Amino acid sequence: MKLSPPGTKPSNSQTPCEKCSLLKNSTFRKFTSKEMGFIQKFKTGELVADPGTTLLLDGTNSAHLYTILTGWIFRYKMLEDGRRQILNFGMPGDFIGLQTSIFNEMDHSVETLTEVVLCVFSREKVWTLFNKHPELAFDITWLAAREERLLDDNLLTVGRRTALERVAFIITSLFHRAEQLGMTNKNEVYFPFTQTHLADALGLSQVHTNKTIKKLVDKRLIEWKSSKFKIKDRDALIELAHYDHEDPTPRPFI
Amino acid sequence: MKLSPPGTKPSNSQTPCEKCSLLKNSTFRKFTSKEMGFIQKFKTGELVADPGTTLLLDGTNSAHLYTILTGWIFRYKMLEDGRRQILNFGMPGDFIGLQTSIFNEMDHSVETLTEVVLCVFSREKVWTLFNKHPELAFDITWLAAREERLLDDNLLTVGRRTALERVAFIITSLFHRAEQLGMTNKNEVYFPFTQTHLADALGLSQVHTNKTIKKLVDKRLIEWKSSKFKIKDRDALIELAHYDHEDPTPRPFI
DNA sequence: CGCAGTTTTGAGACTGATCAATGCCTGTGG
DNA sequence: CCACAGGCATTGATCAGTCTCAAAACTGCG
Repeated sequence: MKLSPPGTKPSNSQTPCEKCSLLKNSTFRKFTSKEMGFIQKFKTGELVADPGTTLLLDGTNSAHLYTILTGWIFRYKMLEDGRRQILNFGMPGDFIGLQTSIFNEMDHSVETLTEVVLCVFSREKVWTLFNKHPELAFDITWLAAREERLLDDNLLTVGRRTALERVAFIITSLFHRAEQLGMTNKNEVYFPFTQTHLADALGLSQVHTNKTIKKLVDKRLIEWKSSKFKIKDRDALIELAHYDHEDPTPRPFI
Repeated sequence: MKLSPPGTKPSNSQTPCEKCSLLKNSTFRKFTSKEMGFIQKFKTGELVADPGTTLLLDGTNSAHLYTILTGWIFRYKMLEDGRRQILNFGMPGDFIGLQTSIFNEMDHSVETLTEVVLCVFSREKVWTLFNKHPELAFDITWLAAREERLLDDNLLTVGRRTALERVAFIITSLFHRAEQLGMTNKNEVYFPFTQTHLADALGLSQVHTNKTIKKLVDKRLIEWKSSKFKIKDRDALIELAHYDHEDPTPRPFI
């Protein structure tokens, strides 16, 4: 029997896939019953992880792949001397660990920000998925291509936007993603990361990130009090960030 | 009959896939004859593009996908005011335009650096590929995951490395990629980009990029005279760049 | 109540940006 | 075969955005 990674434990509620909470969200596409049947077999269980748990570690491999059912995670890489770059944040519906199933080894790490509930899949069955369910294989490719898009955006941000634009951009895009998942309330969300996380995602220092956020607060574009984030002037943020928003077409998940 | 994009023309030599020059390179995986047969049908022709040609344009879609047979390209995004971020460079074997086939619209552009010979595929047949050739579908996902890895590296570079480390890193990794493709001669390659391209890939200004390259030359780690690039002290570069090189396992291409 | 982790603020240092020439190739036409 | 143009590369001087260091003020939690 497999041990769960430290900081995690198998969930005792093993929701059947037809009852999956993600299905209630209209941004996600629906499954045929044949697909559903396969995914149910593909799924090996559920896992609950505490905040701050390392789900996947750079340089190692994992027998499992995950879909986030609940909570926030982030992907990151580090330099030997401790400098950290956060590559992207992950939320419900996001797929984690494609790398292990393709290259056998991670080249980045994944850590939880909140308590996270994960749907666990067996890496071994990925091949069956490609073999027997081309639509699902296409979905996995879709998810990989989407991640690539998000990375392209992040790279443009870190490489070419000013500090103020960077903060405006990341804040707006994270809010936007959360909104599509129905995690917002009016113009408010719960942002579970620290300013240090933001700084590491933006290629800035924590101090300068703090001062930059303050500028946005002073301009009355946002409010942010202990994890409670509020967008006050979305249009101004979008313009400031040069945010190029996509229309939320229904998206797949596994 | 379809027009070719400006700056390109159909090649008159339509190499059959079994004769594909990429097959001669041992870094690429081999195909079964069944796969080869499908790819031959998937391929709709060859295209030759001049240097500086825009192959794919942000915001548009394309009926075609490409594999680079010969030459160099780069992917980039721009901000309205002209700031440009180069996301990655592409070389023989790299697959271009996955985005169009998945999202119907590019969110970045692709431009050639050299004269480029492309293998052209029809976007419409992608679905057939997933449906009938799971191994090839897996290969496409492999390629997408690899691009994601390269982006992860670039993001770490731009976000957290110093100017000197950045230049050392990009130079080393491009050399490494070219070397695996057999495009190097001893420790020399032909680098077809300008310092402005490098700067835009690294999130630096052209002037500072120039001064930084000079430091590497002064330290006798590299030589670089009119496109002819030579690595003089690879180990020192690897250490300076914190370059984490992967072992070149055989890779797929389409 | 007190700790530990965050956030906030200020001062000074420094990396990298900008501006502005100048120099250097390479290809072209006379 | 030389002169010239245009694109790049190189260099110096100055400027500014961001970093580092350091300390103080919060906040949530045991």
